[in-house]
Amino acid sequence: MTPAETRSASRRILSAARVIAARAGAGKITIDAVAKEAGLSKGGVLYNYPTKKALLSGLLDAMLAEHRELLESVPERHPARTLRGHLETVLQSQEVDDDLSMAILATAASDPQLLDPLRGELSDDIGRILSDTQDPQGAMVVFWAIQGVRFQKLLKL
Amino acid sequence: MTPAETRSASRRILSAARVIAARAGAGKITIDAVAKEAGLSKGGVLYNYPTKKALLSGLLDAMLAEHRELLESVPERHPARTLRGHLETVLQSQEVDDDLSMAILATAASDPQLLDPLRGELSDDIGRILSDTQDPQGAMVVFWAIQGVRFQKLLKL
DNA sequence: GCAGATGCACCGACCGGACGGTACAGTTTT
DNA sequence: AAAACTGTACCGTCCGGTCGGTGCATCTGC
Repeated sequence: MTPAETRSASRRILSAARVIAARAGAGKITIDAVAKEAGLSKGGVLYNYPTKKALLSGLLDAMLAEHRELLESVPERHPARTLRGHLETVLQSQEVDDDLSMAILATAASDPQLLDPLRGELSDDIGRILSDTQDPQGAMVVFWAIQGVRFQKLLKL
Repeated sequence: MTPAETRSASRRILSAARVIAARAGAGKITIDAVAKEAGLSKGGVLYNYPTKKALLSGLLDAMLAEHRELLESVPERHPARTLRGHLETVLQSQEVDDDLSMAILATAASDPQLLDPLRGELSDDIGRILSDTQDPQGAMVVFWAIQGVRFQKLLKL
């Protein structure tokens, strides 16, 4: 493998899927397209992710992991820590966040059930946010507003 | 035409598309499925909407029209009228609103460009909201929160 | 007043391409 | 030698779109 291909193939595949979603829209994620973008063959993609569902759910998993990591980078003792983390990811308009939305879209369109991990993650976050704050209503409004901004960005408004 | 078929075919087609999206997900909107649900043939659907893009954009148009109508049903002199309208549509969890989200999803997945009318509508609404209020920041947070709730409902969280 | 022409709304068989997935023999990497 | 691919060929299905009709209401000419 050349240096550029050092990262494991499965990671390259996932990031290829993200590139395609960002460039051409969520509906254009096909195994062939991903293979081409990732610089390997269709067989290679299917070797790593035996089905397209597996690929999409892998994509979602990876992004949730990244997102979690970002949340954890907020200082331990920060008040309203989780909420703050959400706010920062969306404000900084990070790559992670944009692509995450796209992945959600792609997943939801093909099979809504694949979103289950996201649902779990989200309700955990809400629980954490509520236990962080003394103003639950206010916190929820802010949280929803953050989701709203994500939504807008997702649809490029 | 029998009484049940009194409504014009094109309306029946659009509502069939909504039913399918709500029942099976945005990705399941196919011309065949719509035809079957609407009680006519594929040819009949394509007679009314010559392409699938036309169908989706017709769907979005119709829903935006309904949404606009709901907004206008808020009393003329209500302060923060537009914002109030948005709030009510989402809180009442109206059929219109749920399906609208689904239509957006379907459209975005197939061809993001079809969302242009929505973008226009949305920026008009924002303009109206800002001119209604003396607290622009507060209004925007509320507006975003409303969009956030829509997003959550769309993904069934 | 009625045969034939016209046009609208719709039917449904069919076509072609895209796509997910399989199979498998060969090649490179570890 | 095993693991991790490559490359090619292929299959079955789905789906958007086409196309030659068909029933039917309305108009036209005689």
